[in-house]
This record gives sequence, structure tokens and C-alpha cells, in this order.
Amino acid sequence: MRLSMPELPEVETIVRDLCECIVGLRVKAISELRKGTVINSNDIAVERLGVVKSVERRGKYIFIVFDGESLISIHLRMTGKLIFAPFSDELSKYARCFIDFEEGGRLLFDDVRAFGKLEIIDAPGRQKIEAKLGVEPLSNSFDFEYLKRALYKKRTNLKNFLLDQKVIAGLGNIYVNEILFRSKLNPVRITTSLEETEIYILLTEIKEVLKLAIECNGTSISDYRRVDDKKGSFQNFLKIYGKSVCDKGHNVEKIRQNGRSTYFCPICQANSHYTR
DNA sequence: AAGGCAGCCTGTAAGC
DNA sequence: TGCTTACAGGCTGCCT
Repeated sequence: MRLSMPELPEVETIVRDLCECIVGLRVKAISELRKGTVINSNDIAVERLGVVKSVERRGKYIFIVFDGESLISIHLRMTGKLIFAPFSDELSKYARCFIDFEEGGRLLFDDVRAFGKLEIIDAPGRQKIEAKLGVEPLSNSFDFEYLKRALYKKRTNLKNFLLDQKVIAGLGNIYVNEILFRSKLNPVRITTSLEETEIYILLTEIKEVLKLAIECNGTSISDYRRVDDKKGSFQNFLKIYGKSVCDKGHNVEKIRQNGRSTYFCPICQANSHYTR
């Protein structure tokens, strides 16, 4: 299986790695190799971006923050990769754009499916992106009350609920499958059917799975790679995604919800009767 | 208003 | 063998 999906833990790992590579460097130029990859709708002058002050994550977005007023937002979507090369290497077939720094070094954005985007924005542009994002799941703001209120406000199934970036920012298909399995909750359950004990379990598992995955530097089942091309190791902890049997030996069922594959154990997660 | 879903894109794998 | 088709999925924008 070759999939890729940088979700919150993968993006967090990339951001941490990127901090080590590019903070303090001054942008010289941005080169677009495939039209549409770089968006600069405000025509912000690249040579005025200045020195990289920090690299931050919000949901699955990466923000490269400069000492000036502008910043770069990057979304890797499914197959996007950021590779920092101290020396200018040969460009791959799927190189979409790159940033060259005055001090030397090049940050390459490589993306097979060309869904990813790099956008040069200002502070209001960042606000516009963040306005569409829900809570950071590892922050203190994401607590029992937040989750309970959000669940009861919606009327959809648990799988779609957890994938909704406006509610919780950063979860993708793999981790949602894992979280629901570890919570022993059926993905087709309607959000309003959850009891308080179940909400507490769900909250705990969301945080636990993300923390563990970050400790593992993400999941590489996948062509996800870190900035230095190293792999993460969370795939060793996957219990349900892409599996044919669960850890109890039951057959795993695979269904589609809103066009996305859901893996679940109909025995361990046997509560699908709560669908209303 | 809010939820559902096609479309974007291309490599991989299965089926004939 | 080689062609066709399905699948992988985050997000936007359209439809209901």
C-alpha cells in the first residue's frame, strides 16, 4: 500500500524539522515549476519577505513567519513534501516550486498529485485561513465541554464529524479511524447519540493518539517523509487502518463514508444501533 | 443553514 | 501483454 496523508502529527514533525533548517535565513527567490502551485493574490514582493522568524502549525497548515508583515502558508494535502537541501540537488519530476535563501540552501516543495499549495499572504490572509479552522486538539481549549457541545450541535456520523476541520483542526482519515477504534465507537454512530462516558473516552483517545503519533514523528505507510527524508514510525502502532483483522482477530470491515474509506471492527466497535 | 458530494490529480493495482 | 477502471483523499465550491 502506498498512501500519503500528512495529518496533524506529520505536519507537526515537518514544522519542528523545518524550524531547525530555515529560521534565520533570508528569502532570495521563489521559483514556480508548475503553474498554480504558488499563489500570491496580493502581489506581495518576494524580495521583501525578509528573514524567517518562526515556522508554525495550525491544523494541517504550515506557516513560515517572517520578520516583516508577510508570511507563507503551505498545505501539503495528500502527497506534498518539503525537502530542505543545503546544496542544490537535482529536481525530481514532481518538484512544484522551491524557495532559495540568501545564505544558501533551498526548500523544495515536491508533490506528485499537485494538490498542495504554497501561498504568500499577509496577517489578514492568515486570519482568513484560521477562521475556517476549529480547535487545536492538543490545546487546553479542546476539553470535554467543547467536544460535548460540538457533538450535540451537529447531526452527522462520528467519522464525518471528526474529519470536519471547522470543528477540530488537523485530524485526517488515518487518525480518525484509529481514534474511533481505540474508543470502541462505531464510525456510523450519530454524534448526538453519544453518552458522557463515551465523549470522555473519545476526547482522551484523540489526545493520546496524536501525542503518540507525534512522538513517533508521524506515520509513514506512505510517501510521507520528513524534511530530511527520514520516516516516521507510527505505522507500527496502527491497529485498524488498512488492516484485515483487528488485534482480537476479528475481521475488519471496510466501508465508504462521504467518499472516504473507513476501517472498523464490527465486534469491538459494535454500537452502530445508536444511529439516531 | 448545514450536510453531502463532484472535482481536482496521478501513481498503483486489479481485472479482462 | 496492454489497456481500462477503480482507488487513494484534503479541501473548495456547488447543490439541495
